[in-house]
Amino acid sequence: MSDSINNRSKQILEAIIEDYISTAEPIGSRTICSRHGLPFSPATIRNIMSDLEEMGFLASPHTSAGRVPTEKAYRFYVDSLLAVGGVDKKEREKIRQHCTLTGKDVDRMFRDISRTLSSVSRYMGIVAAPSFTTNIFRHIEFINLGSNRILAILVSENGSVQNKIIESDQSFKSEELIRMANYLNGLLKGLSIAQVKKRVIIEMESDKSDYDRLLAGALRLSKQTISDSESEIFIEGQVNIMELPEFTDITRMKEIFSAFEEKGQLLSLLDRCITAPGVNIFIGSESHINIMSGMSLITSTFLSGKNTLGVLGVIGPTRMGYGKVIPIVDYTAKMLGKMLQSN
Amino acid sequence: MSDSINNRSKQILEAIIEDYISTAEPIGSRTICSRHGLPFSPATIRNIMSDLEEMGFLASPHTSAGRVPTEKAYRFYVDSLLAVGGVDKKEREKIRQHCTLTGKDVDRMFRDISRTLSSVSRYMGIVAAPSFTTNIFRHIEFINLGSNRILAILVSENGSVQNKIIESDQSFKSEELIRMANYLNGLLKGLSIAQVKKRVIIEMESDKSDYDRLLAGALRLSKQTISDSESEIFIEGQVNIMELPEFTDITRMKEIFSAFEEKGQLLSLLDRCITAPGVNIFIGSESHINIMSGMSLITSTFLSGKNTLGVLGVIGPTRMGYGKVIPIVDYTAKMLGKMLQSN
DNA sequence: TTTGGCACTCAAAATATCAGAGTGCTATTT
DNA sequence: AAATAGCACTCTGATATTTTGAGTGCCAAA
Repeated sequence: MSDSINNRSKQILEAIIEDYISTAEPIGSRTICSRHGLPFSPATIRNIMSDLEEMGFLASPHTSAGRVPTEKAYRFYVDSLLAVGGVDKKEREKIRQHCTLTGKDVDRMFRDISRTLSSVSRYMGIVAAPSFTTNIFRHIEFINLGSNRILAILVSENGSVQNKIIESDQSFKSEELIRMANYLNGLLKGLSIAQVKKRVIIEMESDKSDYDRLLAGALRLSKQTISDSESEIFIEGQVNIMELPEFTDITRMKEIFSAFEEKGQLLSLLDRCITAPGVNIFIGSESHINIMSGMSLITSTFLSGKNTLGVLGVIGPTRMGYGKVIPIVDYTAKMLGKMLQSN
Repeated sequence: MSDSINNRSKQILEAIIEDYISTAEPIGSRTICSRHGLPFSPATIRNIMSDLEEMGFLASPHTSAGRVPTEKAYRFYVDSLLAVGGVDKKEREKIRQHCTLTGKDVDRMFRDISRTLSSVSRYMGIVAAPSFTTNIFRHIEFINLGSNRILAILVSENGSVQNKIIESDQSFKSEELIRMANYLNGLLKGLSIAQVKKRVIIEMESDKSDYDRLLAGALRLSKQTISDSESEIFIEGQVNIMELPEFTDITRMKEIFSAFEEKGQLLSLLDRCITAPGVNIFIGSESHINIMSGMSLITSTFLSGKNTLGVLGVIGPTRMGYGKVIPIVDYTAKMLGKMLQSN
């Protein structure tokens, strides 16, 4: 038996993976023989399976169960075997429908998209815009709430709005706040948030701010406004994964849900994705996050023009329907990008 | 045996309920006798339990299991038996800590509170601000996003911000948008959102708007901005209820989670609460929502000054620790109200 | 090299057994 | 008359046992 994977082995491996994806049950030689019209007898298939196991593509839960694909197998599958399909019409329609901003805010749209991803894929949808920093500053606004509290509203080029209530040690009149905002809007317009941060610091250190109380105040407020605020992750469709047979174990379930309530680990993973353009696939332990063992993540960055704005994707079991999900994620990211660009 | 509930029966009923709350297991006559120092023999207790069952306070899952409190029993318990305690110091501290607006937006605070409620009660926390309509208008602002899209930002008296992207059939210059906002701010300041709605309609029907393009446009935009947007419900700590023995059944679990993803039914229930001031308790089917069977909801409205702003509460199993949770909900609502008032 | 046959394995399902917690009833005590 | 001890009976949940069947590995034949 040759060490390289020959054509026949590939066929069989593919058959096993696909069967396992749809049934979640270990596949035996007979089953495979009957379900797919392969021209080999069960005995032959057994031999091949034995080889595949040796090569690390298959594993057997125990001696007399069928075999189950390993992570290596899935990896091989998505890299070499899988023919990624398109997204079918109904689903495209549905995705497009939810990629609209009219009548909602950006956050709401992200949540909608996440929900759509989950309902189309039947797994969990995820949308994150972790680094607000690449966003372009458009507008800042201060509103007096009384008792030294100021509501700061920060609008970025793509229409997303962040607001934050800040406590100021000195009080400003409403007109003063307007003038401060005007000043900042002139100063910062068109800069990325990252640049804004730098610029604010530079201005604060300049002489001007020593003389002008308002100017100094404005800079101080803007600094507080811009300071990192936790980025949101929208995870939707958690119920979907409760239906999967691999998660019947309630403690496992709980672990996963806890991790998703935390979001921290997930965020770091998504941050890694944001630097890699296009579609990314993490199979099981490839994500190096132990909570993700047994689960796969398919992501894609979405852009507004040339700026990477965030990451979206689908989380499911390792035996997920890659062929269907990959194009869904890809398509959704592109639609969302198109949407965001057109402001 | 008298038909009214005598003192002895009360004692025993209380003991059973409290035992069941902490163990979730049917209580037998012997258990109750040993665990609490009641001066009756098991046989006596059996007789009494039999009576209590007849009266509808207890039920037996089957002949040789112990007995379980019915909804009627819980209702009687919270109405007549329960001595509501206070909130202990650590928890008060924790709640107070999260009742702060500094550095976050109102939504974020609501989510924080919900999370706090869940972590303090060990059940699920819920916060909803269903009718934005009682809020007081403070400020509106339009920002041009290009290609006839306008970002509308609506700020209400308590500092909550709603933003919405609206599509306009005619395009406005940025200065025009500012003038429009100024006009509206003058016109609407201090009105409740409900009043704002009426006022806008009246103004639209007046002659003025026929002559002034901007004025008419402003009214049109404001109408779109104010149009009801889905109100958010923040439900946190869903993992907590996965730990409870009554929800080991995965299908039940799934039902509940689906219902909470939907939020619709829950919202209508909370809407009902908002009219009733103070603490409300719904035990099991009392909420008339079938998904809530086996679950109880404790809510309290929270106010900003005199205006009811929303509802918060805790969702748990019917056998929840009412004595602990009720004061928690009460205290949290009051703290939140205090917080919101002080702008 | 492929295939049919066969003994062997192992988990999951079905069945049987058992212990224990609980009840209801009756007779007895207070 | 109310409270209690005693006792037979019931039912579930836990544990042990058996059965079943899908699957493997290997050998010998095609």
